[in-house]
Amino acid sequence: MADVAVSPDPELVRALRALSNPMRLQLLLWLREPERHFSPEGAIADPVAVGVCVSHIQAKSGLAQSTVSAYMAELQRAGLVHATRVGKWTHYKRDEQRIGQLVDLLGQTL
Amino acid sequence: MADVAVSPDPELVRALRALSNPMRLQLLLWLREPERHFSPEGAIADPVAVGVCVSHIQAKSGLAQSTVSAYMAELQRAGLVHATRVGKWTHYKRDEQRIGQLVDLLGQTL
DNA sequence: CAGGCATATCGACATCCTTCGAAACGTCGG
DNA sequence: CCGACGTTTCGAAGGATGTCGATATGCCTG
Repeated sequence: MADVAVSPDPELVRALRALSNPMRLQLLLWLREPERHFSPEGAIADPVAVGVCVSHIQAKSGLAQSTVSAYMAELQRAGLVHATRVGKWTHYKRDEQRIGQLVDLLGQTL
Repeated sequence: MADVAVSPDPELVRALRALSNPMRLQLLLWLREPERHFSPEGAIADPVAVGVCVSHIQAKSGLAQSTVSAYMAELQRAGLVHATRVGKWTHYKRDEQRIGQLVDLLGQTL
């Protein structure tokens, strides 16, 4: 009687997992308007075009630097952001297309 | 520099948390078409109108009865389902309106 | 009201998550 | 090539989650 297979899309589950942590969700939300949430002081690249570097996110969040690194990596594994390395700085930027797809998928699936 | 307040809607986070478990998500998905996933054999009430009782969900999922009970309670706390007791049977049914709202909210928030 | 069935709650245990500090890695300026 | 700085990876501690079996609670039937 018990269905063994089926189980929902693992991609969707991974995204939901990534978003289910309040701080991780917050990080993604801050990245929605980088110019609004991160001062352009010392920005090595255009925040809107390239993204925001880990140290700025770290300063804003107050988390340990290693934690921010791990959280951003998890958001990336979930496909919600992508990283661009510029010199020694890693810049994270939202993947709007993928985020939109995932919201659509959730809307259809749920 | 670190924003102390703001933090995203706790309602949304609770829903995301509830959905981030594959089995819990699966339970919610089965409830989308109760007549398709649960045989009407021994149904004490109309599955579409009233919902599906815990024992049927338990049989289908293969989880322990206590686990199903706890998971459904968590989905309810997240506002995704609501419970109706009919005699000794608790029937769970999706709250489609609330689910829709949450998807919208996620779409707007994200 | 006693027994039985559906459900909920409790207690336990292993695993995973959150978060940190420390150490390793990579890259740039001298 | 050395040192400084940004980032990632590692290791650890404490708490939360997943899941179970056992026990408690609620409700119907005889």
